[in-house]
Amino acid sequence: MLDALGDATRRSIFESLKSGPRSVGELAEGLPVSRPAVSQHLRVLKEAGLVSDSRDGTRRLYRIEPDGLLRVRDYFDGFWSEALERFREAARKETG
Amino acid sequence: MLDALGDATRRSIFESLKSGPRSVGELAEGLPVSRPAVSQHLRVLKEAGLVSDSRDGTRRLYRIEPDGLLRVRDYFDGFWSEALERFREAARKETG
DNA sequence: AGCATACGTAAGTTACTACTTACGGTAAGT
DNA sequence: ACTTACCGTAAGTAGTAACTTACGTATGCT
Repeated sequence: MLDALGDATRRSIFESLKSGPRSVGELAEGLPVSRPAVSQHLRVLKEAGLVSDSRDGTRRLYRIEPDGLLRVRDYFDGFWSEALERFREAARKETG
Repeated sequence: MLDALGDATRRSIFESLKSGPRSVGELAEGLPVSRPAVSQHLRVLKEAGLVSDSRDGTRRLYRIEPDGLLRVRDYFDGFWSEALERFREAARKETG
């Protein structure tokens, strides 16, 4: 899941979808890579559960999958909770 | 920053640090890679601002950098806020 | 001073992955 | 039915990055 967001181009695509559903062509327009490349990135994002797609005539709309995004957020929230706790422990030991 | 967490081995290291500071050798013990490999990963994490280090005799302790972790969490929090808003908009249009 | 421990760095190799072009397939328009 | 638009997939390539071994360095102990 984080592997999918480890690529800069894929993050750009993902961020573009933040403002709403987009077609593959639209996504490819704002990027310095070819349309097939965008398709491949979208597949990775889809397999990671971060986006979903639906037909719209000849086009194909991609949108952010809320469940996937929530899972990522929860992952880091858990990290944050635990790390913050350790951080406070350390601070408490220092100050006495 | 997310590039740094895009690697599975690096995520393992980062997760190991969740429970507190660890030396390079300790981190390498629980991983299927060599100790120098761990050092290289730690450098990437450090340059990303996700960990910090300090001397401890001949050893070197690495710990999670709260600021970096907070930045990652905020990034996804912003994503979540905006995506959730779009999601509600879409739901409102559907249901009427 | 000499040795051991713990670690970072350099150099080189291998594997992966992001990319391109070419092709095939589906839906809408005329 | 033919054409056009839009997209996914296949195949091949180039660049990168993760890894190993070998080596150099700093700290602590005797």
